Amino acid sequence: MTIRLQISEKLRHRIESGDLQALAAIPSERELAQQLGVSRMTVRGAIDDLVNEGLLIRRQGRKTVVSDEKISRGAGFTSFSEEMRMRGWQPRSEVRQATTMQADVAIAAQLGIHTGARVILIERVRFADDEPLAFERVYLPHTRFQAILALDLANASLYDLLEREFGTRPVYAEESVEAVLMSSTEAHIFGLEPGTPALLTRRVTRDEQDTLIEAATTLYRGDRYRMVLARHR
Amino acid sequence: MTIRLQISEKLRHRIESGDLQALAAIPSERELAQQLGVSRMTVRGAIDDLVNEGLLIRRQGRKTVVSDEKISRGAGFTSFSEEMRMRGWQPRSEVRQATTMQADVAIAAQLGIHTGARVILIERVRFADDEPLAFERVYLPHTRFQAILALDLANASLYDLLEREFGTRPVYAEESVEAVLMSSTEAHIFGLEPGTPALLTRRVTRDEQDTLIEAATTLYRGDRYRMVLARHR
DNA sequence: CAGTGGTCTAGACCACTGA
DNA sequence: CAGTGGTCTAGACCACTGA
Repeated sequence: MTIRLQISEKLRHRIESGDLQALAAIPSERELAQQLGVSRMTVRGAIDDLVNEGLLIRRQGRKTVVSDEKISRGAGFTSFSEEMRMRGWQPRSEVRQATTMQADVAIAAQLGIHTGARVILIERVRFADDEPLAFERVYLPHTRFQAILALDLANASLYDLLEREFGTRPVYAEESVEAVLMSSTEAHIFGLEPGTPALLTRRVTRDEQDTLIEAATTLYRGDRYRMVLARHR
Repeated sequence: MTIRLQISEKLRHRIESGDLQALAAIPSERELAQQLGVSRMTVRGAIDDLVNEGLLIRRQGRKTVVSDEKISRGAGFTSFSEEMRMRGWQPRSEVRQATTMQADVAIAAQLGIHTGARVILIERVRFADDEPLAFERVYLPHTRFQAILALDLANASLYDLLEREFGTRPVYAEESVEAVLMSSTEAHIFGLEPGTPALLTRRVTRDEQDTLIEAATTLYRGDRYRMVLARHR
């Protein structure tokens, strides 16, 4: 845990707890550095992180201020569970399958392993406020994450589990998004008619060491779900 | 122009020109600092920027290396024209409408102007390699961008025009993406059947002063187009 | 082991803001 | 004008990699 992270977490906590209200000024960088007994550059680093998250607004010559905008996290990384909570919906899952299998050519290529190598497949129907919203299929390398099959996958965010149980944090993903029509099998999951439009996302996720940890596809029903993104620069 | 920017541009140029090939190592931070007569922290900053862009890969203990991945710009900001060129397709447009109208409640809310205020509407069919790929509807505030109606909209990127002719640069957008079925009017544009799946994006764009400059919807045919995103953290 | 990137320090001078 | 954030310096020690 770096000093920079400690400071940004401390500030984040003060903001999220309401100690620092929206548009309130935080202490100046020099003040914080002196109070905390660290160098100003270190304080700046911590503040950089919060500015990038959209929690703080910085302008030259003025004091740095707590942002009053809601969330612009769309661009970043959220698990299904997190995203639903941010939208004010209650997330829940139903596990349809959690098993070990052999990687076919496509999965192997995505995960950067050999064809035929063992992978974990987790299929879940994701609910928001008790309505089925998405069908998710996740592949994980077996060697590293084997133990996950013993855990409770219904009531947890997969990313939380990866972090808590395996100490790995997803930090980068490449994702594609396309519009498709549901097959009858897919439609059945949601209690809809075949031919209902759906968003199909394919995602490959990496951890801090840039190691591939997950390949996933998610099918969101088009009549209830809209993806939200923030794009910069 | 900061030293940091000068250094990152210099490195970016060496990479894009092929002077530094994929997976080739760049000089160490200490070497660069000495060569350029600057401090190592400044060099690190420049490298940070390129790492964030995905051009360089950095790992503790090893040399920093040029990335071999194609493009991961998806997360950022690209005009339709840019995006198509990056994918190796030739972009082209057909202007269906370019006119002035009064903002209805929805448009006014999106652009942050009064209902009934004048707005510019530009409707274009966007082609890739002579195949119609998307149908785009863009609203601009009339007061600021009136002169755009006199320009050639068929052969230009709108963002290029905004930058060249009005000195305004789109830097932030909020976008939503959903799956829909084409109406018969929409399908007709693409020569497809009604009910073909499509990606519908809605976007609101701001410039460096955080001023709203554009509200746009784009309908991409689902059978040919897949959106690509890079998500961080 | 030498060399690398990761983090941090204690300063400096600058441009900008608002009183 | 004092105070702020923006940039930069010239070091230091650390953890990690690969020979």
